[in-house]
Amino acid sequence: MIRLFNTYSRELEEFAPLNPPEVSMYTCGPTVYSHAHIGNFRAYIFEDLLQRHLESSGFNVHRVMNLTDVDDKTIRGAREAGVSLGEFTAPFKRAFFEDLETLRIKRADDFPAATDPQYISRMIAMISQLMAHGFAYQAEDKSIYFRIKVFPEYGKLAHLNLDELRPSGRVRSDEYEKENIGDFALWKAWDEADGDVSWDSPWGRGRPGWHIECSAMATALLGEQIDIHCGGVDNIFPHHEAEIAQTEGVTGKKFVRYWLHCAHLLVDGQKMSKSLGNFYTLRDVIGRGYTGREVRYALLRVHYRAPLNFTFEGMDEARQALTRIDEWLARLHECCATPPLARENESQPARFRNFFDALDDDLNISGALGFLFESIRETNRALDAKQLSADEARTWLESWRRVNQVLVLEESSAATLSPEIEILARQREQARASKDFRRSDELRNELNARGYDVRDTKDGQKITRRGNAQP
RNA sequence: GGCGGGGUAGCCAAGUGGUAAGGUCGCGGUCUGCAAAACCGCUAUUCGCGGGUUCGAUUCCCGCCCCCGCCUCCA
Repeated sequence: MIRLFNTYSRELEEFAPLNPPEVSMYTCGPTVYSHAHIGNFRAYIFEDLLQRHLESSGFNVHRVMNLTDVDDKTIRGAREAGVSLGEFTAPFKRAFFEDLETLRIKRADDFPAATDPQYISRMIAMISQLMAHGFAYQAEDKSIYFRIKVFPEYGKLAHLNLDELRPSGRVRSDEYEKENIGDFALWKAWDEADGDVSWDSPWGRGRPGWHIECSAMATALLGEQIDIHCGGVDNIFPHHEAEIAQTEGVTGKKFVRYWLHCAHLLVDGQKMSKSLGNFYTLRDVIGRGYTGREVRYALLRVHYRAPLNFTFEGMDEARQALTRIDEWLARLHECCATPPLARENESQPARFRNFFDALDDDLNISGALGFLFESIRETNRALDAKQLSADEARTWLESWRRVNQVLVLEESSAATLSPEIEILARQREQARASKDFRRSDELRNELNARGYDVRDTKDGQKITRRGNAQP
């Protein structure tokens, strides 16, 4: 039984999709005005973990992630770059997909973009219905706003008392045209700053508000009711609140059954911000010599509802922990390669049950990893004592494959050594054969300096590439 | 001010009404030509603070402190 914390109820709830084993899942994606930062990816990795765990539990997940390719920032960026909106966002979309690949995040089934004509027309259709039902109105500035006072549920997800809302500095001064300060834009009338970015609508030229795109794309691709909707905690209000109001205003049905929100990533204990100089894109971290799977581990290992403090010390810890897994797998593979010594036990005990049980409990990844590392120590102990049979090793590896389908942390391939490294390795073998330890140690230092670990075993030296090794 | 999420060893982090998983770092040991890896041992009498309930609380209740976030388009 999988239990998930639903933001709506603020309680752990047993997960039961509407039409099992199908699960519909909508995840708020990036705004493609720059490279996504590691805080964004923390959320996407959490969603990836959720999807993969659900799939490993027998569900078929249909996941949608939207790309916001029209908003104030993309329009401004395009104007400043002197290119069309599409030309401006295209490279960031491409980069985003590359980053997903780097982090081994499973691609969603659909990545709808807000500017896709079919979704623009769907947004317009939804807004028309909201207008017809009295949920929306056109203000003096020609923009269309959602009238929150006719939707009593508004504020329930965030548990906000709307009468007590404090105007913050982010309220635009020109919004006095709205009936209520909390009313949000469904359709923004064109203004000069928008340049040539506009679409025709029954209310005049303009562009969609941010919130409506998710309502339109989610219902288009997943239906009027979806099982899971994820995002960062900062999306709870107003974005997800607005999505509920718009969608339910149109359909009259409960929009989302489980709302899951990921806590923020902090950097050095503070919110990431460009002015503090602690703002990192994935590319920045990769540029410091870390691999995608190291970043994946670092962002994955903390429970999604707890704040995660990103540090490079944490990256090094991730590297070490992964090396431990790599070494363990290498030993198991080696153990399999040896012929069976005795009659093998035919029973294949299920391993890692506790790992999956922990994930069932609202994705308790820390607990799950704890069980994984306990298993690693136990098997290593048995390997040291030569008490692990080849068959048992195979069972562990098979069980690991299931675990790795969720974690996706296995080293992708045993990278072949470059000719240069190969030569150093051979020279060192020769030095050792002639007991020239001085030369042997020099060569080891040389290999270490190039990012390779050298170990001498009874079967000869073993050379492994560290995460930060130069290819 | 309102609404959330956190405060557990140097760092990261599980967890339970019955006496603290795991990772990482550090130290000692086994192994090794020396290392490395692996294993063994050590490293929180204590879980933000103060009360209360209880035979017993880190875990439940009350109050307080600190950190982070949201409060109208930031994952």
